[in-house]
Amino acid sequence: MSEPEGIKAAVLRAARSELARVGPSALSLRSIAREVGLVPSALYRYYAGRDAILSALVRSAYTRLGNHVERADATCPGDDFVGRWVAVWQATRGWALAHPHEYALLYGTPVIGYSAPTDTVYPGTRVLIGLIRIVAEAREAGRLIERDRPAVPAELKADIDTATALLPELGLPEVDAFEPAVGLAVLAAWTTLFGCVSFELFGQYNRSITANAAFVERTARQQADAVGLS
Amino acid sequence: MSEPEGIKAAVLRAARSELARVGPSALSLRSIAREVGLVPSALYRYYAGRDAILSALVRSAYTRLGNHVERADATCPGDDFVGRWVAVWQATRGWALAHPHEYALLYGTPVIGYSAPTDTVYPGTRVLIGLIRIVAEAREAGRLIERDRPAVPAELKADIDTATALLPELGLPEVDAFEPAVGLAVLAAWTTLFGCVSFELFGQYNRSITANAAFVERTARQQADAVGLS
DNA sequence: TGTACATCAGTGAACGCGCGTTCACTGATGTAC
DNA sequence: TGTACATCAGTGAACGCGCGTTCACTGATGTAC
Repeated sequence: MSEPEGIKAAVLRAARSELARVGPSALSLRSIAREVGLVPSALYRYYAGRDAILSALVRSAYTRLGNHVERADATCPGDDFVGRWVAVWQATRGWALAHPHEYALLYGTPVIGYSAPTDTVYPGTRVLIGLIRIVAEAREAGRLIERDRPAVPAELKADIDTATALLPELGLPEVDAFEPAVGLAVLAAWTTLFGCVSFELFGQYNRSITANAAFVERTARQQADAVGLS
Repeated sequence: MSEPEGIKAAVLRAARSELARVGPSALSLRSIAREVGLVPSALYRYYAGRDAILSALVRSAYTRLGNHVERADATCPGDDFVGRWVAVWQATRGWALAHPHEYALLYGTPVIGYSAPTDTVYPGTRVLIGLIRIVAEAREAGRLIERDRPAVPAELKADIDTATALLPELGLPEVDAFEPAVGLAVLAAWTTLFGCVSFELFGQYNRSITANAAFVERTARQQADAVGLS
């Protein structure tokens, strides 16, 4: 408990618990210090300041969401691509419901005056990477259905090419270049996934959708179909 | 300028300009008073307090977004349903880019400790209403293509029935009940629209998509197709 | 085994700041006679 | 036309609060001789 690493972790745990209690906008270095049972200035021995704690919190939340989603994927039969896809959607929603304030920290309005350091970029893509991995493996297995799609304009094709080139450094070294239309469909699906979760969590469905789990599953399947998974 | 209505409006204008300058989390009654050139306590003559100003701001933003989107719809030929649909998507994105902090106030993380009053519910649905209107008119014109869709589970069917029953009080009195699958497709499309705009504005695309206008158009068309517009 | 010393985790006071809200007030304006 | 008065928009000081960060410090612990 008294070795530095233990305290650093305890501070982070306190930050997480304060975040869950008061939300991102009321999260302060002083409230964290209170929770961990230290005087505010003591935290400076472990973190450079408020922003450093916030960054650690963001990194930790992305990582835990990523782990949660990867575990859900791994519990499905490897060749049940649609099942895995749906599992990723449900796992994302489940984690968000269980940790609404952490979700808001990651996917809500960016905190003003704070910009995430570059080492949160990789953890921040892990759900997308999870979706891409499923599609890549489905293609490898010959289970990606060709679809008639509108031609991809040059500017979007360029975006997909650039993004595909980034994949190796994000942990998908063996993926061949996607057909641009497939890449776009995956990005659109990823967008829809977080759109669903954010709208549910932030209260936008108001009184229209109440069976959100069923809605997410249906939307996941619709998007799997649009991508061409089978 | 000295009649009460003029000052109320000036306060709201100042609140909007402060919001654009410092963002939602730094928006305070005092900063608004500074901007409008009054002492903080003077605002209490016009608004009950900070939350009342926030509510007026939310209502005004929803209304202006709604007007902007309706105008964009109205400039298209009435029977070009896909064109109108795409116009609504682009108009939503355009307004969000022009007023990012107001967009964040409406569609970002809810402000902690503040809950929007019920009279913001109607203005908050106007973009969705706009999408529904296009689909309803397309159906009326026989331009809604039937699609093979998975069966709708009972709980989602109930949600759609309830939501449809609410439409008359939201300004669409003449709409017949939608087929549940179509209603769900429209809600999914609406979700995707705001997912795209939020991801772009909140920086989630990072380096994957840069041609966002093209991406939104493509995604809009994909969703129009999923709904069955032609 | 006992003493002197260094380390360093954590303290506590202070800095200057901005916040929402209250309250007694001032002083210009307009009305009534 | 001139005076007395009421109205009420806006003032300014104060309330108690929490914030991030700094800095000189204390005092327990562990090491060296």
